[in-house]
Amino acid sequence: MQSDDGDEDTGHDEPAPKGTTLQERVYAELREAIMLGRFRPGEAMTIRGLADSLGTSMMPAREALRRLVAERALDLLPNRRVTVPTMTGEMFEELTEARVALEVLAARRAFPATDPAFADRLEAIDLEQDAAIEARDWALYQERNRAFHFELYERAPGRVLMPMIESLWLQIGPFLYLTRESLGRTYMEDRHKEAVAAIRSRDEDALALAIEQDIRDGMGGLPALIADQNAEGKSVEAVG
Amino acid sequence: MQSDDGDEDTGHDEPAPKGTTLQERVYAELREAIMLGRFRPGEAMTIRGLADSLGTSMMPAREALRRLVAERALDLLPNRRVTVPTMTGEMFEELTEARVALEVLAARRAFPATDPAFADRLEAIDLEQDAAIEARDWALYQERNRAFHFELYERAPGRVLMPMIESLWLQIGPFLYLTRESLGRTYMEDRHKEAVAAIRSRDEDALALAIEQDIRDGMGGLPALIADQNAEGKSVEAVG
DNA sequence: ACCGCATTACTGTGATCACATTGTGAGGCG
DNA sequence: CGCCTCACAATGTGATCACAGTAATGCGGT
Repeated sequence: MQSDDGDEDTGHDEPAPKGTTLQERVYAELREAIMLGRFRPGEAMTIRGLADSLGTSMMPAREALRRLVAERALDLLPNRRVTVPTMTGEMFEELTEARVALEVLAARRAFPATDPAFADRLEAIDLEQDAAIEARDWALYQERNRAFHFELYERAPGRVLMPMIESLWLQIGPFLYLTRESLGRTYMEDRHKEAVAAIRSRDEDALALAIEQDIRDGMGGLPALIADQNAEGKSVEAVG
Repeated sequence: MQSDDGDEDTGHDEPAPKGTTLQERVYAELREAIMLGRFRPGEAMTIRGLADSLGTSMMPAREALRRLVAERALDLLPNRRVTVPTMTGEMFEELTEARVALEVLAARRAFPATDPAFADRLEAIDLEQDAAIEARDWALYQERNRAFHFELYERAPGRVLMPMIESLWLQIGPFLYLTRESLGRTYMEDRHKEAVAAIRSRDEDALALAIEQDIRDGMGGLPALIADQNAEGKSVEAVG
């Protein structure tokens, strides 16, 4: 598990650290895992442990962790310990409001750059999302949902809004895995179709409304699940 | 610890790294300098240079720089070079919209936690700001303006909105120094008084409107100044 | 058997070194 | 005289080591 022979990493399929730094690969991998809910909230992450599990030295793991802390994806306890944030109902509500404020703004800014062709592409993504629901493929469903939103927001140029929105999604990520069982009952795809229709009919306000309601619908059921998880997890991680 | 004479840094007066890490001191110092506009946009910052100027090793400087990059306070060029961001009119407009969206939301969330006593404190800050204008003390003026806003926003609990707002202020910081000469013509203190009045009359919408207009007023004149600075700076930093 | 304390293992922080890449300058060739 | 090329300096990245604080553990005392 050591990097003695150069750029080959053990057990993975990344071809080469060419053009990208090792730290960035670690960061990307961690970021993905966090967004997919691979880590349990409250779980502690150590520099050496992460470095070992990825076959690198401490340095890349260290910088990746600190970067994710700076982006609020991970929590830095006063003990200098880095953990996956534990979500509370209030924080989730705050994240929802922030998402609405920023993503509605991003959608409005993207609106002038949309056209029928783009609406088609968005619709295609939404159809794939519907298919993911049919197939009960939760990971694909999340991925396509993310693609739908970001494809829209990226339509507007600028490097201010997108990083902040990504940070919000990153903060929500660790708790999104709680929605796995409730996949069937989701009805937010309606909002996506409303958004596409709004683009086609050149109605910016309707687009903004669709995005806002999509966010609120999707986030609405989470606090209860968080309460559940906190209640059931109390016996397990009460040690911390 | 062998930087000639131990843990003393050269030329500064920080007493001791007690309770706080060295990296955090470097970060705080850099952050303050950026907010105060001590660095010229486009200026490159090297790890070793920063480390030397602060009398530390590369490591704290390195992590502080990367953290500020993660917070969008500094720019990471594809050359892996860290520079003070160069602002464009479009980006400034984007920052303004993001500020309005987030800070209005923060003000609304803070509103229920406000009372007459808090309004008095806010008014006191605003009076100090007025005094700073009279005294032509630009630095104090900026500091009191920041205090006014953050005092209000911090009234609401939560750890989501504040870091994002701070990041926005950090991104604006490097260009705020352009407003030094135009201090006398500012009229945004009216908005602050409107905000205080809105709190006293328990009018949340009026508070939100006052904050929004305060932001727009304060940011409105900047793009022209940015254009000026770009035009005059072209002969100097055209080398980049 | 339980509680208090000292020892041990572990973690983050800071420093130093080695290397690859990039930027810069001088010198040679057309 | 201008452009290209090569060498040198500087920078970021990654690795390793040393130290300090903290949590976990084992031991002895009551």
